[in-house]
Amino acid sequence: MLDLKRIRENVDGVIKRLNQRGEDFSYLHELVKHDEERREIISALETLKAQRNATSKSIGKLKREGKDIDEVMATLEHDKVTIQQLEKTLTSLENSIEKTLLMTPNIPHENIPIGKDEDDNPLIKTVGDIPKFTFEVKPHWELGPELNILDFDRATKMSASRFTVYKGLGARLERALIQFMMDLHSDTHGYTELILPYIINRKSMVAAGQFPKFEDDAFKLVDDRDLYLNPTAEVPSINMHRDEILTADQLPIRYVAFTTAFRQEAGSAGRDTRGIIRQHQFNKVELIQFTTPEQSYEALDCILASSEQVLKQLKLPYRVVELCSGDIGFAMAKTYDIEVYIPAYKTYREIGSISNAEDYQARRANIKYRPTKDAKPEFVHTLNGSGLAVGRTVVAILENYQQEDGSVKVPEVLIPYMKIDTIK
RNA sequence: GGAGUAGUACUCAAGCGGCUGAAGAGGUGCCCCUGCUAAGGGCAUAGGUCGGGGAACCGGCGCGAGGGUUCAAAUCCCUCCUACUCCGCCA
Repeated sequence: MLDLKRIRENVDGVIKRLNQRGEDFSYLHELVKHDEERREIISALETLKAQRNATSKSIGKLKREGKDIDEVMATLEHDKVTIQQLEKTLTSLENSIEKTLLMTPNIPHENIPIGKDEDDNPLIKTVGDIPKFTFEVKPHWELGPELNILDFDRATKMSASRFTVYKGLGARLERALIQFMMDLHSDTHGYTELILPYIINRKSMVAAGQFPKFEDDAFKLVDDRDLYLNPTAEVPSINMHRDEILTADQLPIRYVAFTTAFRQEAGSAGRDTRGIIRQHQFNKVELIQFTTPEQSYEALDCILASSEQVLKQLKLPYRVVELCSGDIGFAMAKTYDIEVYIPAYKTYREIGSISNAEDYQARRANIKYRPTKDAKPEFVHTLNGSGLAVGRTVVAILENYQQEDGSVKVPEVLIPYMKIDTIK
C-alpha cells in the first residue's frame, strides 16, 4: 500500500512514476480529493465529539446533584444525529480510499529500466556455458516418463491437468533438491528455517499484496472461513510479523521456508501445457528478509547472490535479468529474475524471482520497527526471493544433464542426497 | 463433534452504564538513602493511530474484532475470532 500522505503531497509525481508500469493512474487525483473531504469531515466530527464528551460527562454530575438535565439532553440529541450522518459519510469515503489504495501497485524504484514488457528487461549477466549436445536432446516430458520418474497421465487420473506424479528417483530428486537448498540457505547463508501453514486467511493474502487484485489465481477452500491454499511462501512468511513493532536489533530477519505452492494459473490457459514447467502445485524454497529501509537494497543483492549460489553449485547455466517497469510485480519496487537454460526450449526460463517491496507490504501488513529505543516506529522493508523453484530445477537438471542413452547424470552436490550418480 | 470458561495496558489483575482515558501489584526508567555483593524510600510509566498546529501542545479513536442500544459502554445486546478445561474421535 502506498503512503496516502506521499500521494497527497505529490500526486503528479506519484502518478508519473506509476505510469511507468504502462497503465494510467490518473485516478489518483480523485483519491486526493476524497482524502481532502475525509480530513474536513474528521475535523468537524472531532469537534462535535469533543463537545459531546464534555457535555455527557456533565450530565453525570448534574444527575448526581439532582439537577434538571432536559435542556442539555435536547442539544445532545441534535448533535447525535449530525454525528451519525457525518460518520456515515466518513466511513464510505474511507472505504473508497482504502479500496483504491489496495488496488494501486507499488511505485517502481527510480533507477529501474523503463519498458513495456519482458522484452525490455535488460540482461544483467550470464553465468555458465550452454551445454553442447552431440545428440538430439529430449524435453523433460519425454525423459521423465521414459525413466519412469514422472507420470503425467496418472496424475491427471487422480487429480486434474497440470498435476504430476513424481516417482522413484524423480521423487528422490525433488526431495534431494529441497534438502540441498534448505541446507545451503540455513547453514551457509544464515537464514532461519520455517515450516508454514499451507492454508492462508484473506487478511494475510491482502497484506502480502495478492488480494484483492489477484484473487482469481488463488485456490479458495469451500469453507465459510475464507481460507486459501498457499500461493507462495512469501505470503505466510511476510505475515509472520504482521501487526508487530520490531526492535532495531532484531533486524534484519532472514527466513528460509520450503512450501508447496498452489496456483490456478488463471491467465495462462494454453501456455506451457506440457511437462512440469507450469503446474497448479509445485514446491519452492523461498528466502524472506525484513530489513531497515537503509539496508534493503544491500539485502536484495544478498538474496540474489544466495539464489544464484544454488544454480552455481548445481552447475546449471543461467542468466539474470532485471525486470523493467512494465513487467515488475504488483507489490514490488525492483525485481531480478533468474532464468535457467532449458535445452528443450533452447532458451532461458524463469526459475526464481528476487524482489524488494520496500515498505509496500509492510504498510499493508503493518510491520514496523523502532530505529532507536524511544523513536517513533517506522515501516520495515520486506524482500523475498526464490531459492529456488524446485520443479523447474528438476526440469533444468533432467534436460541439461541428460546423456545420449537417455540417462541423467546427478549433479555432484546432489550425490550425497541422492546416494547415486546417475538416473537411469 | 458435544459441554463449559475466559479474552482489560510490557506482565498479572480490579472494575460490570457516568466520579475509570482505566484501581492495585510486578516489571522497567530516573532520583534519594545506604554502602558492599542485599535491601529501603520517592517519582514516572498507553502504546499506537488519525486530525489540527511551525512547534510546545490540543483533540478523536482505543479494555480480543466488528456491529447495535444509550445523551453516555470495558461495563447491556448480537455476530465473529482466539485461548483454555472436560468428553468423544484421530495422525
